[in-house]
Amino acid sequence: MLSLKKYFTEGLIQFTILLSLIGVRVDVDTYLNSQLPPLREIILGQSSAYTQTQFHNLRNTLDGYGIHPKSVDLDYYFTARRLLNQVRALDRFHVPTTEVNAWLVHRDPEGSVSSAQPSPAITLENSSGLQDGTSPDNGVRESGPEQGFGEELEDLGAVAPPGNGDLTKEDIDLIDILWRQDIDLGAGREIFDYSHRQKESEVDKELSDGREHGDSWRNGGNETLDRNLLVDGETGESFPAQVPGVVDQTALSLEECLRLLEATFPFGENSEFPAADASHLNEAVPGESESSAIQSGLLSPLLTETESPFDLEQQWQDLMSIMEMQAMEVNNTTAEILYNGTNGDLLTANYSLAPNTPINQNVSLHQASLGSCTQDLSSLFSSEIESPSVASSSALLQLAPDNSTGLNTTFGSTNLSGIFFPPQLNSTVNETTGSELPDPLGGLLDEAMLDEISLMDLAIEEGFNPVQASQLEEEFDSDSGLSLDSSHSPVSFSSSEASSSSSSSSSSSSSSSSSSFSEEGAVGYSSDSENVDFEETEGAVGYQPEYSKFCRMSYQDPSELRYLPYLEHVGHNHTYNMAPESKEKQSDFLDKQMSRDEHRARAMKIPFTNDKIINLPVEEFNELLSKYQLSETQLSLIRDIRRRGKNKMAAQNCRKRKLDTILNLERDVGDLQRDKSKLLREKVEFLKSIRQMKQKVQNLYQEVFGRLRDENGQPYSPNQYSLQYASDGSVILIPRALADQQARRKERKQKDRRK
DNA sequence: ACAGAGTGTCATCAT
DNA sequence: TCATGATGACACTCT
Repeated sequence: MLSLKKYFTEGLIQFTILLSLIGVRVDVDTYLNSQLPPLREIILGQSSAYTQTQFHNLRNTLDGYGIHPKSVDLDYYFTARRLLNQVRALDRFHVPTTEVNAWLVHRDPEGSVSSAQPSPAITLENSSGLQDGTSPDNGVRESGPEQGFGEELEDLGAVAPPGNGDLTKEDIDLIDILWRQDIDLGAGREIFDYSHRQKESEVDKELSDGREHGDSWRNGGNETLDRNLLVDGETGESFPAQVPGVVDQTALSLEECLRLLEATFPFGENSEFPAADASHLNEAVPGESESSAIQSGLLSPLLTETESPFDLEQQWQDLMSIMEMQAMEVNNTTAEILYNGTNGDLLTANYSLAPNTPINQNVSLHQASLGSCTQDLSSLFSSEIESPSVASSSALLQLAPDNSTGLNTTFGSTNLSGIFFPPQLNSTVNETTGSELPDPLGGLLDEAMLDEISLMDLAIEEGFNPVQASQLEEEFDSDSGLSLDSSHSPVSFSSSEASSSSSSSSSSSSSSSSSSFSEEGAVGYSSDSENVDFEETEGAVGYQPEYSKFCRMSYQDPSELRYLPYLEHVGHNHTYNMAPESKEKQSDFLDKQMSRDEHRARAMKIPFTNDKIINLPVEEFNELLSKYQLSETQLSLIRDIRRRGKNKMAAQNCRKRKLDTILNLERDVGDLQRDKSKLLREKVEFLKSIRQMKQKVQNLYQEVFGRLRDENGQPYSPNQYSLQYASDGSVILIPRALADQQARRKERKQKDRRK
C-alpha cells in the first residue's frame, strides 16, 4: 500500500502537476465518468479515502471545477490499466474546491453573497483568491432555489467546465430517474446536482475529518450539512432545503443547525454515526458477531478434540494465531471499506470516538481538507489509511475487547475442563489417583486453564499482541521504522503532549514557546500563520523544489508553502465565522495538541514538519536541511527536535520492552510455580504408590512365609528364617543369620559404589 | 496533600 | 566520528 501511495502521489500526481504547470489542461472528469460515474456517488455517496488531496486546488478553483478527489476510488489504482487511463485523462484532471465549504459557513453580516469577500483564511485555503471569479457564481447557483432541468444542466455546466462532458447523458438520465423517484419525498432537484453532491461530499469529508480530529467535527459538519437539509415533518426524512440563498442558510444559528442535523441523521440515542455506517462499523469492528464467530468457528474445533492438558500452550497459541488471522482479515475488510466506503466514517469508527463525545461548538471546519500538503495526507494516510498496520492496530484494538468479552463470556459460563478435555480424561485421572489423593491433574488443569486464560486476557488487554502489531507496523511503514508514536496520529494525540505543552510555562527551556504563545495569542491558528511576517523569517527562504516532493501539491506561489508545516495540526481556519472567544478556545485546543518541540519549531519558523525532522532518514534529512538556508539557531533546534523525537520513541520502545520483559517474567514465574506444584503432586503420588507397593509386598511375604512348614509340619520362626529373593527370580528360605550377613555385604557394596 | 503511573527529556554508553 | 538505539535518572503532569 505504501508503494502504491508513493507511486500515486509521487509519480502520477507530480506528473499531473507537471502537465498542468506546463499548461496542459488537466481534468479527471472524463476519467471519472468512465470509471466512476458521478451517479455512483450520488447513489452511494463518497467512495474514496482520498479525502484531502487538494493538489491543483489553485488551478481548478480558478477554473471553477468541482470534482472532488474523494470521488476517486483508490482501488482502481491497483490496476495498470486504470493508471494508464488516468494518465490519459490527465489533461482533464479535476481538483476539489474546498472553498465551497468555506463560504457556505461564512456568515456575511452584509447579507450579501458571502463568498464574494473571501476571508484571509479562505484565501490561504484556496491558494489565493483566484477562485473569486467563480465561486460566488457557483455559490449562488448551487445553493439557489430549485431550478428547472434545463437550468440544472446549465448549473452543472457552470460548476464544471462547459462542454467538458461532466455528466454523460446516461448520468443525466439516471439523475432524472432518481429525481422522479424521490421528488415525491420532497427531495429537490439539486440533491442530484453533482456539484451539490460534491459539496456534500466535502461536508462528509470534513465531517469524517473532524471526527478524526476529535471533537471539532460536529460543529463544522452541522454548519455545512444543515445549510440545505430540512426534515419532512411527517416522514422525518431529510431533504435539501429549498433555501433561496446562501445567506439565508448560513444565517441558521448553531442551535438550529444542530437540531436540523440531529433530525436529519437520527443517529440513535448515543450514536454519532448514521445508520448507514453501522454496517461498516460492524464489518470493520467485529463486535458480537465476530466474537460469536470466534466462539463457534474457532473454539469448537479446538474444543471438540481430545488433547492432553499439556498441549494447552499449543492450543492457546493456535487459538491466538487464528484470532490474529481473523483480526488481519478484519483489517483487510477495514482497509477495503476505507477505500471503497461511502465516506470516511470508518476512520473514526475504527478509532471509536465515544458516542457521547461532547460537541465543541466552537470548532468548525478547521481540520477539513487542508491545503493540499501531503503532510496532511501522510498524517492521515500513512498513519491511518495507507498503512494497514495502523489501521489494523486500531481494528485490533477494537477487536480485542470484543473477543475478550466473547471469550470471557464463553469461558466464564462454561466448565473449562469440560470444554477442553473430555470427561474421560479427568475421570481417568481421578480413578488412578484414588480418592485419598488429591486430583493432581484435575487441579492442575483448572489452575493451568485459568492461568492461561488470564494470560490470554492479559495479552488481549495489552493490545492484542503488540509485538505483531509493531511488526506489522514496521512492515508497512517503511518510511519510518519507528512510527509507534501514536501521538502523531491526528486522531489520538497524546494527552501528554498537551500536558507537556501546557506545562511548558514551568519549564525553563520553554520560554520561547511560551513567548510564542503569547505572540500567537488567541486569534486563531491559520490567521496567525498567515500573519507571520515572511520576510522576517531567518531561514525558510525561497521555495525549494523539494516541496513538490514533500508537499505534493501544485501551489504556484511558493510563499504559500512556507508555513504549511505548521498547519499540520491546524487544518483550515474556518473560524472567521466564529466569535472571538470561540477562536480562543479553538486556538487553545490546537495549541495543546502541539508538542513543545512543535511550538518551538513554529516559533523558529522551521519550514518543515517535526514529523519529517524526526522520521526522515539521515540522508534525506541532511538533504532537506541543505535545501534551506537555515540559521544556526534553526539548525540547532532542528537537530534537537530530531534527537528528542528519536529519543522519545526510543524511550517508548524501551518502556514497552521493559513492560514486556516484566510480563514475560511474570508469566515465567507462574509457569514455574505451576511446574513446581505439578512435580510436587507427582512426587506425592509416587511416594504413595511406592508405599502401597511396599505394603503389598509385605503382605505377600507374610502370606508366603506363614504357609511354609518344616519337616515336622511346624511353621518356621520369623526370627530364625527369612525369605530371600534369588537372582533368578525364585524365592528361597534361608537362615536369618545368613540373610543378615548377605544384607551387610550388600550394604558394603552399595557404600563402596557411592564412594 | 500525597502516591503512583505515564511521559518527556537528558546524559551516557553501546553499536 | 557521527548517527542512532538503549536505558537509567529526573522532572513534570495527571489521576
